[in-house]
Amino acid sequence: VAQRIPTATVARLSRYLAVVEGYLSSSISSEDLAVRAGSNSAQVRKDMSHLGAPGTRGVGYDTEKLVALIRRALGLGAERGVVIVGAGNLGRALAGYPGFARRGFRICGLFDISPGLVGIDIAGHRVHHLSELDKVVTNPVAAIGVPEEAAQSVAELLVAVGFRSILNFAPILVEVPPSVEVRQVDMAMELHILSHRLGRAEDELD
Amino acid sequence: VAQRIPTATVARLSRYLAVVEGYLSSSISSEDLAVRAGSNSAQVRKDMSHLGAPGTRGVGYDTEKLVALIRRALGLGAERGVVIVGAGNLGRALAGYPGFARRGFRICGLFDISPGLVGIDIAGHRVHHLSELDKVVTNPVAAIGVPEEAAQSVAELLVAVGFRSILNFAPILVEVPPSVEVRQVDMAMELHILSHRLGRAEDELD
DNA sequence: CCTTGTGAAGATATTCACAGCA
DNA sequence: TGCTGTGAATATCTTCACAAGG
Repeated sequence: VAQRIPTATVARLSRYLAVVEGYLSSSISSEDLAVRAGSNSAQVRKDMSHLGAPGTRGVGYDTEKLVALIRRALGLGAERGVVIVGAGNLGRALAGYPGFARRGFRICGLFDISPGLVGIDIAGHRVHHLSELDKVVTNPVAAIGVPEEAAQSVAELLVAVGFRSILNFAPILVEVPPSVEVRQVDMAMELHILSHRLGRAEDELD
Repeated sequence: VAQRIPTATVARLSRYLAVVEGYLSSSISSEDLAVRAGSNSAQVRKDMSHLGAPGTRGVGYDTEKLVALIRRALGLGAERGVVIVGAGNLGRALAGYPGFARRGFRICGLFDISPGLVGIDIAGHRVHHLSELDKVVTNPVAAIGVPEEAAQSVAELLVAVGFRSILNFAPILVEVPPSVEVRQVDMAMELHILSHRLGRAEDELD
């Protein structure tokens, strides 16, 4: 009975997947999974109920089935392609991310416009010129790792050639049609949140 | 009446700050701010009420006061230091992030252990050996940009020398005492969320 | 008028607590 | 007995709608 899965659950599924794939036994209890994923058992069970995962009372969840179910819920039928735009430090860091394959992704394109970068190899992938972006075939997710000034035009190009999912690391809000999903990863925002809490701790005077 | 500010609000304050600092007029309406920050006016007004920001009916919020209030709420009294551990691609990308100063942060240390990296300059900052981590003085936030295998021990070192706020880019859950705040930035998780939505869109058959 | 400030309503998310099944 | 599955209780977050103020 796989219905709509709450986004909060989807975010946790990602972590569950990593835990379960690295788990040795053939079944795992909600408590065990929770501890390893930094959650709690009630939460895990609720999430599993959204997944429609079949647990065995007194035992736990079958790890193999769980992996398959989570992968399916995460849209990782076979493997999901990732295109990286920008071959500077950020693009390299992304391309060099070791967990791609393990977590269900495959780099299917690395693009830049700088003549000094096009043609070189990074982490085993040739950098192509951005003008060849439309050659990408599967239905991939794109990661934008270019400087702020270029991010909006890169986003527009991505949309123009058919991308519907964009992960933006540039610290600006890119505008895209509503049919395109964008997720923003903003280091400054994360730092601000931490700083806010530090500030509250420093006060101690509520 | 500055009480506890909801975390969801804090996250948005970060974006509001960027908008308001780049705003030319001396006051800004909730609607205007909302559009620029990718939110909506009701949300903005609720957030402002948590901030205790004094708006003027018929006009909007005084931009100058707003900047000061948001900065204070984000714990950016003067400037908040950031220490970056790891001088590989990720660390370089972090160090090269152009918006640091503009968004209230200052790099106050860049560390690694690799002999090939210690001593070189990155984005105008000398890389120091990790053993000198305890020389850092202010009350900074630390960003972990080292490979997965090293992340846990770096986190422990950070805690040992007194850090209480950590932004972890390594794709593992680091364990720290409850008094230390950790935020996790996990690219795989973001990709999973996007992939999940793509999967649902691909189905069309609910 | 235009826009704030906010109580109330609605939507989401988390936690509790316990019945039910291997 | 041990652990799942889940309704009910709670907490958190967002949106609505409108009174009140410049």
